[in-house]
Amino acid sequence: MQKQQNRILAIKNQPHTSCSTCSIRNLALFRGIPKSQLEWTQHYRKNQYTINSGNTVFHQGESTHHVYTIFQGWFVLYQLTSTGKRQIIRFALPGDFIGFQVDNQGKTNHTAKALTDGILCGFSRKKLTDMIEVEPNISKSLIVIISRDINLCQQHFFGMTQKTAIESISFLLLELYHRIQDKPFCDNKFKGSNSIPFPLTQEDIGDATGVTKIHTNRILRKLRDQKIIKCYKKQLTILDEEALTEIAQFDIKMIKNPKVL
Amino acid sequence: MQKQQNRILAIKNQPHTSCSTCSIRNLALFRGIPKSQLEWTQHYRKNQYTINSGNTVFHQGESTHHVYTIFQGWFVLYQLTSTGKRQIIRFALPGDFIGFQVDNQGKTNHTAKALTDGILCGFSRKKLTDMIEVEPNISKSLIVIISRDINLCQQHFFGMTQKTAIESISFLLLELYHRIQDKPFCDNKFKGSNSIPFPLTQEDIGDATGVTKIHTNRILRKLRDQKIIKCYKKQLTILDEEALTEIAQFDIKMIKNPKVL
DNA sequence: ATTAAAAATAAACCTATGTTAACTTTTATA
DNA sequence: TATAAAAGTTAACATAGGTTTATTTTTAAT
Repeated sequence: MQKQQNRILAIKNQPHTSCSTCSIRNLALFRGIPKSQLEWTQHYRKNQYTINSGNTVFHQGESTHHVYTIFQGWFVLYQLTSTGKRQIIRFALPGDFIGFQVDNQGKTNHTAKALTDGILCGFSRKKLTDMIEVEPNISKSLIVIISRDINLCQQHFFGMTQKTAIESISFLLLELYHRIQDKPFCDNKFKGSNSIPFPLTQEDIGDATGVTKIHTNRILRKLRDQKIIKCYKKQLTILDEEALTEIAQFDIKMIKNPKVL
Repeated sequence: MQKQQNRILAIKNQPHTSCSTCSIRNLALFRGIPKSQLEWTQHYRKNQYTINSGNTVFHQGESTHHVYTIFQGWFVLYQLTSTGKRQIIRFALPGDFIGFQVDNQGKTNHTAKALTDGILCGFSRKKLTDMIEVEPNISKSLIVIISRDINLCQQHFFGMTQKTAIESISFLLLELYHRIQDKPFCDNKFKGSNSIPFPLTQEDIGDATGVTKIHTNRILRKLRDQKIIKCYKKQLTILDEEALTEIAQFDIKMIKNPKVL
């Protein structure tokens, strides 16, 4: 992790990576755009930004005129309750689209914070609307992306009411494992292994699953004692995927891009 | 309620209502379509269907080739757990769009059931895709609709982890009240009153909020004893909206159509 | 009008998870 | 390398809401 800088969002003037050679493009908004048109669509991309771990992309209640595709890094989206508790809505990874969801006044209902150093590709919301007018592939891509998010939200919602703490936590671990392992943005040293980089604290896991950090600790210890996972030094290893999948009632179908169109 | 018929989904050959004179059009998919083009878009509508209370539109795990706009009636969307419990994802009302959400194999992850007699406008998924190709207004409408659903899902998710049973249940009651009261499809006898038609059982409320029906009963009695609501004979009356809003931490912004585009 | 099924109500008891309050280990920074 | 802050760990105790079982009321069907 780099030395913490106090800029909330630093503009990186150069060199910008190019959409046409982007390693994660087919995970993201420009998936399905013919190569011949990428130069044109790239003009809609406003800028690339770097952000340091711990800094905030946008705050709950803000009017946002930008939306972002994550190029690099882990981000967390959350709401704060009136009593100061934090509900994590989801973790966002490379290829994910953030900042799009707002209320009927155009204000975000959540905060987005970098959990690691990261890079974001920014678009103005206005230009996104323009693109939808002229490029149906963008509409389709956007519809698929937010449909995936709604499926994930439903799964977590489902977990919350129907699952015990150990089941919810296991589900989250497997979900993140499958969203990262073997993806183009996954560090080579993890490729083909049963490990992923894992910057979450136990409190993060708890806030995402609706469990206190104390109880999260009990659960993780149990999973560790049973030799199902190993989790330390910002790295998660799945030792017994079958057992974890069973506990979590995890089904990979539920987290992949849905075939809505 | 009509006499129960055993047809799962009855095709109503005539007379079909027309999109151009539809009373709920601006709540639904064809919102924002210029009147001049409605005759054209209407050709994409496959059929109108009637359905009787208790019957199922589609089942969890089915491949669905149709999506529907609700023209009339209450519907419930739910998933069943391996242990036979039911998690209600949401209640769908006139103007709402159902059947669109599927997994990566094109199968629904939930069941849709009519809670009252109803009427559905059907579209083939294939034709919906065609419409997106040629009519950006359809894309925009769809994006707004599913964004509204994702906001609602997040609110329920939030409620589930951060709220007590009385808070979640109060939220649900207010949400439904505000989605119905004074809307074009709301029966005239309720217009301007503090009541709405309410076909849900206590078990439905419980399955939507993750509370057992026993505890739901305790909570509703408490709200009744405190003269905050009245709920019987398929009718809900909000006696003290201010108190209920306070308990629910309800904010109408969260359930209105978001300004995503 | 009668009957059967579904929904609502109630009480007693139980448990998963929350709360509080230490203490220990790891990580970041001076 | 020392120091402070953050994260993880543990134990004792508290409670919201679940479970079970039964009874009453309402609704639907004959």
